[in-house]
Amino acid sequence: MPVKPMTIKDLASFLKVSPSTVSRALNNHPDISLEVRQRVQQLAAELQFKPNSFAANFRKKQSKLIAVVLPKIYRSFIPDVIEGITKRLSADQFQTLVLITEDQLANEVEAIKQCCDMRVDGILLSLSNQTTDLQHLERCKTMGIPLVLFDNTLQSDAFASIHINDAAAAGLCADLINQQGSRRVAAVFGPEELSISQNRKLGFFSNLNKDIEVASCYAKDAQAAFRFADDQIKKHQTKVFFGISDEVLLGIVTAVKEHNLAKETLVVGFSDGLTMPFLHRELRYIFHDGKVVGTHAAEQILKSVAHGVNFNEHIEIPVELY
Amino acid sequence: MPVKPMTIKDLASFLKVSPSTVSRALNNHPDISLEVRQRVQQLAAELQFKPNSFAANFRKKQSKLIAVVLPKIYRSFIPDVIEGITKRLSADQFQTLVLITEDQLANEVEAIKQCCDMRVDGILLSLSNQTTDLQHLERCKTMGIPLVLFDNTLQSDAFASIHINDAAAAGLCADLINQQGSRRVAAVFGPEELSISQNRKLGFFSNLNKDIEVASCYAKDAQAAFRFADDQIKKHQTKVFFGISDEVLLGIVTAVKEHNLAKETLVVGFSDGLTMPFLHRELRYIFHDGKVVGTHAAEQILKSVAHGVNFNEHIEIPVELY
DNA sequence: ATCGTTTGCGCAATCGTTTGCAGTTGATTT
DNA sequence: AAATCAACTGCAAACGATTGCGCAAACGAT
Repeated sequence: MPVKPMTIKDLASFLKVSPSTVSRALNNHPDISLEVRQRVQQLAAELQFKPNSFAANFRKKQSKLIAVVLPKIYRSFIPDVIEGITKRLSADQFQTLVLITEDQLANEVEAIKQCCDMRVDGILLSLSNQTTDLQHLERCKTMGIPLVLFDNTLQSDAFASIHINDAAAAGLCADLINQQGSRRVAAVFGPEELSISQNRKLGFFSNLNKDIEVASCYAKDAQAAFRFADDQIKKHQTKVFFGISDEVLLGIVTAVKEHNLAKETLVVGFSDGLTMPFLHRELRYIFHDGKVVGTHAAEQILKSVAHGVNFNEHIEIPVELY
Repeated sequence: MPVKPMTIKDLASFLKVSPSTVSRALNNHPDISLEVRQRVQQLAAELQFKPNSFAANFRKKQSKLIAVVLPKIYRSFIPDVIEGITKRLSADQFQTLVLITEDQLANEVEAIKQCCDMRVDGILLSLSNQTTDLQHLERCKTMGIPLVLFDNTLQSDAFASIHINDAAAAGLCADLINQQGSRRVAAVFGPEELSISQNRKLGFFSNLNKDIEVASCYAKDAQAAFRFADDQIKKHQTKVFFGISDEVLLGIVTAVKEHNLAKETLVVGFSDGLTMPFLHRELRYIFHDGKVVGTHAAEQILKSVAHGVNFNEHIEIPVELY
């Protein structure tokens, strides 16, 4: 039998002050004398009293909720992103809502609508790979809900975006390959429609020596990457591989190992630094640190929420090759 | 410049009816004639109008929020659990809040407190491995917030719990090992304090032939499991391994492969069926399906929320050996 | 024509906190 | 001593949707 919860009024009548005083005291309003403030706060602490957040939210028109909308909780990177976000947000007493779009534009549209309807204070969005424009985000603007794009984004002058310096990072990989001296490389990229893939591909090719022969493919899982790598090894004895994600690196490394070429092969790519470097100690990789990306994203949305505006900065987090 | 949002009153005065009628119409209250109901709903749809959820929540004392409190977003299993939960919850217009405890009891206590303070409608909790009793959940009971334990739980007659039939599943693994005929097995279990580990260990040993020699250890990451497995192979030429999670299976399989014993070794354990079976095609595993666990957990909390009570059922989801 | 019943809608209170404004007190200034 | 001022505190009106209750019209039965 749940007991009817205490209210500010109860506290007020017990302390022989008015509800407004209690409210202000709890919010550390300077109008209230230190003495009263402490008396109120102490009793509140003793009774574990917390003002009804429904009423407070209603009155203050804020939910203390940030929504994270993303295609899928992939095995690598995304878990860390979420952890980074929740950790940073909770430091400012914000809570994290997770909505998953399964890479369907329709779900993304619906998710954004939901966020607006429930009046979250801000939105962190990683686009589905079906998304080609941002018009479904108009509603956020008209409702004044700040939004920050992260990871998979589209350039926009209306919203901020956060990701690592993908092009530069991929460039570092290319540099390493140049330096290694082989005349042939096999590269596995991601879906063309993803901004991330594009940037990495661009950065990769812009740095790669033009006289290196490149076989490339697109794959999104280990299986596909494995088949490609296996094929390349058989046909061309390829000894240098580039992989855009942990998923495809897994396929590549597996193929390399099956051919017993681990020692003599260079595999380089983007990894979250957990499974893959363990699996293949020789792996060279760009450490794609989800926690950092998540933290920055949270930081940015908090800034926007605090100021009630969308800054349209495009932040590139520098990363290194390990 | 965000525009001031419409209210039920605006809609009402435009339609020349009272606010109460609009409210009832939008909620499909039978008191309102079909004709009026449709007129209201149609206009609302056209204007994309949705009643202010702050006010509605306040009045109805419900947040439409379910909190998921868990130690960490591990690479395997947990992502699927979250997806399962969000998907099932969103079907009933509930949203999912994620709070991470980092396996710290203090964080768990704080998280539960937050959930109560913000008046979520229900809580799904996977315990930290520091948690040995459930007294910090008292607050939920007194506030009437239903709570369901999942994955890592403690037996309790106050709350429901959801997990796979760990003991039986581990028993299946033992059966397989018996059948294989080897006289020696190396087993990697999880932390003793986790209910999951305990159950799996119990189930494993209760089915395993008593004349099989067992070397066992506790490990929580691939590195530690690798060292153990490597050592066992060197010392005893062990050809049968049991691993309690994807993390440790990774270590075991890596060791086995390094010794070139993939073909002649039996590795069996619990996996989410993604990375590990790809990495080691001969792997025999209990498919630890996060999506199913998540869905059941969501189902259960929804039931509790609907009835406003904690059912203290302890659900075991049956799984198979692949 | 009269008297219940239903059907459909509006009135007004309510949820609990916040906050603009006004009032009280005592201290300081003129 | 009157006036000014600062420092606190309380009053009461929001915020916007929901809902118990009451009332009128419409209906059917006697």
